[in-house]
Amino acid sequence: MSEQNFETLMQTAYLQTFPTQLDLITEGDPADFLYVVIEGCVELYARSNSREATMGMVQPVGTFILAAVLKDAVYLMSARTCQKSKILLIPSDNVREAFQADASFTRAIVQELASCYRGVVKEHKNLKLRTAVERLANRLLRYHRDQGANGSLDLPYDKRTLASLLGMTPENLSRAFNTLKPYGVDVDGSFVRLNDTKALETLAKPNPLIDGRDQ
Amino acid sequence: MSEQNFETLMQTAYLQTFPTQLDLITEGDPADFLYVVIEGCVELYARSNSREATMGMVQPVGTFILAAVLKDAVYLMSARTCQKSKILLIPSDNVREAFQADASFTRAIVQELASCYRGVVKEHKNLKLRTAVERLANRLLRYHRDQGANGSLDLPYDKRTLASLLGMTPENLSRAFNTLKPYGVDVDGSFVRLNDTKALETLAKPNPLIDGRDQ
DNA sequence: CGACGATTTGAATAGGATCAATGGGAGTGG
DNA sequence: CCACTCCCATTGATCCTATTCAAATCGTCG
Repeated sequence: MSEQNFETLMQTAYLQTFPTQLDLITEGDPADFLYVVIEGCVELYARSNSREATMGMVQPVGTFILAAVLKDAVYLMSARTCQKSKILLIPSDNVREAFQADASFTRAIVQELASCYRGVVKEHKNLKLRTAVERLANRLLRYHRDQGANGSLDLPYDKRTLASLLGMTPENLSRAFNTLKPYGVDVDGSFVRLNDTKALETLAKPNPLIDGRDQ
Repeated sequence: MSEQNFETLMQTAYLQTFPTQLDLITEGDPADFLYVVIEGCVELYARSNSREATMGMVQPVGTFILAAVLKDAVYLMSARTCQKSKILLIPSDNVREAFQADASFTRAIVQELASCYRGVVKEHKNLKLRTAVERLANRLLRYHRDQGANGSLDLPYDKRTLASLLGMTPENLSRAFNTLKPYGVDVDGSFVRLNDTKALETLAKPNPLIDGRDQ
């Protein structure tokens, strides 16, 4: 977008640092701000009845609840930091203003929104088409790839969060790791060694239309 | 959008009628067209390993695979008609062109995309936060509301499709209907009578952030 | 060292899936 | 108009996956 429009927009924004485990937004509230994660990590989650589920994780540089802002609607998800995080808050009104005023910004927003959409669709396919063990296996392969594919990886979140993200209980995640041991998966805390990626891939059957970085 | 831009765009489009159960697109293919359902009904589904899952249903007037078109990427879902359907096909290039050229069109597209996004998020919450019986109960209440809330409703698709949409097997759907019988749910083919919506709502605990028409 | 939370393990249960078999229309052809 | 066939839906039985509840273990931080 134009330098000038960018400056105007940024003057309305707040850059804040939040401690870990702080609630940023609650589902059902009106979308007052667009959030951009600059540093740290944010967990998107949802509640219903008395259950809670992690919907996704946002890492730098990523936005969340863009759709609610554009539609001037209420948030569908809650969000909380899962690390000390630096976050940019842009008032919704100003986002929509810039959206009207600057065609380049519009295009960028649409690309981001389309990417978010495809991300959720992939997550939904993941959940509907795979068992818990398959989801874990594919997730490990993804982290492995994203961290350089050197035979080991670090789990980016604690196991409780990872379990919820994968749609299972912590107990079940623990058992899923045991199930994967014969496929060369050795776990030590948050450090995971993949001793037989071939075997793991045979089990996981990764699919670029679910696990792909983008496209 | 402007009358003129609309005419230009429509001149590139094809309006076609397809028979039922015809495959329109296949996941993984490049997004050559944007699809708009004018009449009939289209099922979005996905495959992986040897499993298949219904991802959503599109009814008039609705679009599908908008995100793939805007990103010039491959389809993440397949689509097939589930009735004889009249469908508008607009070449992706022309959609993107109009998207650049006409600000009103851009806004409309963004609203549609944001709505689709929120739709998938709701579906995802539905699946992660509810049991199969709860999903069925809430779906029945939704159809009931959308069809006038007069104590009965018609299932809009066959039960096999409904089951897949709700993330269960046909057998399990059949049993879920039996589970709901004590809550006043009487099924006769595709006709369903709700004799005790209060009781059904107590069980279903509908949530506007999952089942809401929009917002 | 002690306490707390996170993780793991075990046992029992529940929810759903699978396999097999039966019933029930809708459509077809005689 | 009726018999036949096919596919969908239902039911039963069993198996498997995943959740729940309980307890033990591990690690980390004061």
